Amino acid sequence: MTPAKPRKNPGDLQLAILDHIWQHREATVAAVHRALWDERQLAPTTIATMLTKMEKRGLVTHRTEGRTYIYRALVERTEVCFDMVTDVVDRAFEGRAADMVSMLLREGEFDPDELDSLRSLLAERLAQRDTGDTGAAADDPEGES
Amino acid sequence: MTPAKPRKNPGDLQLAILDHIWQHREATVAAVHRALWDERQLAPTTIATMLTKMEKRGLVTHRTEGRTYIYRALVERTEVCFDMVTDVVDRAFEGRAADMVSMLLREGEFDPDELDSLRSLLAERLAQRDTGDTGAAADDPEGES
DNA sequence: TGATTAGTACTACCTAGGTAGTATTCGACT
DNA sequence: AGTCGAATACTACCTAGGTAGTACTAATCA
Repeated sequence: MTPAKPRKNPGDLQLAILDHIWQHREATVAAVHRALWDERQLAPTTIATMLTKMEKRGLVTHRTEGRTYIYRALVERTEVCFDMVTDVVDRAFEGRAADMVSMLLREGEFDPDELDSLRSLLAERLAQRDTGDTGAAADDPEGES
Repeated sequence: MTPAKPRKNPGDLQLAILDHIWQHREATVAAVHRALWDERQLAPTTIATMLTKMEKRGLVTHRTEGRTYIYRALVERTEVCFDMVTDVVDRAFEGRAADMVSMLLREGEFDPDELDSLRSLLAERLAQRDTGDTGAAADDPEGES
């Protein structure tokens, strides 16, 4: 059969690199290398190679300053995180986000204050449901007419 | 550096195969092949090869009946799903399950009744928090004499 | 009994992430 | 100007998922 749909989600190292770039808006190979040194002792070329692959993949881009590449993300953190979550929801819960939240709520670890904020959030969703408000047009009070 | 920790999570095809086995408790290559035919037209050998790899990986095992292998899962669905979720929580949310639930609650799709049951679940967690009950010893009312 | 068929084994590729060595080049410093 | 170091390019492997062809074997059926 066909070569299986291209998995969009970045791997571990890619995520770690993106994480640094997201935090600093821009980063050089050397900077990423230094930043990741405590976690994993990688050769600088490993970072460079991976950044090249990530650029080919559309995750980052770069500009040149002298002969140094300065990388910048082309994807946003929330976007990538959401994609990863969506992927698991689709693959492990048949697309039912509620099922995943259920599992998390049942088996996950939560601080008391985290539970509180989740309650607020859920209350918001429930309020939207009860008023028929989707929240999508919240900044457009006079939508129709 | 070292060859990067072995990712435990099964791939797409592996999940699809496991799904069938979970549903039927046991399955032959032919059965899985037929079951997946509508979704993806794969050669029977593809299923067989993958099942062999999955067995090597400890996801399934088999017994022999005649010359036919009858596969059985060695991992449970909830276990695998939980691992997949945990993986994303760790990788994308620094281990904070609440952050992922927040994102889901904010951006996910939920049916009204799903929201209700989530509310109940959250209420349970909140109740446990307020009574100091972990839920682990719920069937042992007289815990500390 | 011989041919067909069903089933597994073996082998072979491809892709993508991950890891790193070697080569080349450009800029800076002495 | 010549050397040294930093930075990228190129190449090479390894692993794992995914996909499938070919070979071998055993059961069944005419």
